[in-house]
Amino acid sequence: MSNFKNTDLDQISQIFKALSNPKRLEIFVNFVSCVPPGTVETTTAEQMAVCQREISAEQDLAPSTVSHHIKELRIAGLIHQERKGKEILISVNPAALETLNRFTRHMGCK
Amino acid sequence: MSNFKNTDLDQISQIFKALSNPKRLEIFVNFVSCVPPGTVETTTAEQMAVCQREISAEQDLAPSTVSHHIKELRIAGLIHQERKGKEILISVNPAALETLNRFTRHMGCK
DNA sequence: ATCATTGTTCGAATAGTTTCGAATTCCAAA
DNA sequence: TTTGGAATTCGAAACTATTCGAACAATGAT
Repeated sequence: MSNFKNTDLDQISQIFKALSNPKRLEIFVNFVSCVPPGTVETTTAEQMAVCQREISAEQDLAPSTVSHHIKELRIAGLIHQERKGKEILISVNPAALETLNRFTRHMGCK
Repeated sequence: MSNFKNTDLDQISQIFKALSNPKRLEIFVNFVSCVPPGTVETTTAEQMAVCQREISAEQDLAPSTVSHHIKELRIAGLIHQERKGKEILISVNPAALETLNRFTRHMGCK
């Protein structure tokens, strides 16, 4: 018997699905590592501007594919996107990280 | 730039893939919650015997489907299976939980 | 106004997932 | 040793994901 409701598990499995693709996981990890440790809540999108063309080159993926992966991360609630001029600024959603943390802590094993 | 090697990310994304299906996630969470908190390392498979027929009934899935999901969890390294008579005993792999924990902690956000 | 840059959307090809039922294997008990 | 319960494997159907290139949209610079 678990402490989780089905809606919780559905949300968590959505997060896991978003991170289940190695390319997408790497993209996300790179977003997170743009942020100084412990400051996700206060870091603005402008402070972590990322050019999708660069990701495209680094990951060896077509721009349209990168766009697709980033959309998946957004749909799962892991990131937020906002336009700033030509570029799209991305910020990590602290609530999603907190959900991940809660789940992992609940899995115990300290 | 992240602290993770590509092999780490591949392993982590495999774990996430295994947990990205709501039914499979629920099956795994139920395995974990069979174990008294903080004792995954010392709990034996015998202490957490689970009948797949029961899971099949609870989750409203065909036995063959449950078998498939459990195999996916095993391939991702999340659980271990061993035969004991007619039944298959399952134990949670502490190393996989530790990998999850390390990743989540690395994602920071307190 | 046109252009170059940046990112999105669309349609299509290919590959992988989920699920089932039927057939099969594995083991213990009769 | 045959039976019966438990789990796996197989083949098939329906669905979902990954990736691309081409066409499109939005923006700032020329």
